[in-house]
Parts: sequence; structure tokens; C-alpha cells
Amino acid sequence: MHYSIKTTDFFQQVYKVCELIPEGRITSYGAIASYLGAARSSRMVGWAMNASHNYPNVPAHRVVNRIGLLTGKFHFEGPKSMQHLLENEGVEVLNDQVVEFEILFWDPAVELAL
DNA sequence: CAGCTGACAAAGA
DNA sequence: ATCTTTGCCAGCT
Repeated sequence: MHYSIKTTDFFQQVYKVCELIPEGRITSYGAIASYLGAARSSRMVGWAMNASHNYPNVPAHRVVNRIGLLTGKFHFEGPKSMQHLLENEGVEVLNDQVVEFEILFWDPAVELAL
């Protein structure tokens, strides 16, 4: 594939994938980055999330780090907001970490089977 | 204008 | 097994 991905498009790709995350499921920054062909750009996914506040359809709360830790919870309306949103979707969160993360994990590279 | 930061992750420089 | 360093690159200071 071409690595001529425009950075702006990269952000858009991230948003698109995020919108595809089913309710009650979660994924990781690395998984999204990897799916987009930028496995080492997981930090950029986080940046995209930071800018996702302008995109209501982007469920940033369903994106956690690779160990299921809610690292970005402080960027929401409140520290408990992210956890609450997840619990509201049936995702059990304990001590800022998603319980059974591996089971609820939604891998775009697999689910989207591109 | 130049350098630092950061919602991460993988390798070991 | 733990801690440190590097990669990524747009946005801020």
C-alpha cells in the first residue's frame, strides 16, 4: 500500500473507524493505527481523539489503550464520564480498567476484514 | 521561528 | 521482569 496517507486523511480515517465501533465493544489506539497502516502512530490516534470533540459521532470512550485502561478519561466532561458511558453500554469497568477487555475487544482489522 | 508535548506501543538504539 | 528509549507527526508555547 502507499504510505502517502495525508495526515489530515489519517485523522478522518480514525474518526471513521471509531464510528464503526459497535456499542458495548471497545478497541485500542494501536489497533486503529495498525488498521490504518501506521502501527507506530498510535499516539496520533490519541491526538485524533483529542480533536474528536467536534465529531459527536465519534465514541472516543470506546477507545482505550492496549491494556484496556481508560487513559483518556480526563479529557471527557469529567473523570467518571468515560467510565459511565462504557458502563451504560454494558461494559464493566473496574479501577479505570475495562473488565474482560480481551473479550470485548473490537479489532477493525478483523471485524472489518479489509 | 524552533522546540516541546502528547488519550500509545514496541523494542531494547 | 522492569525501566528507558524511540517512533509517530499535528498542535502549542
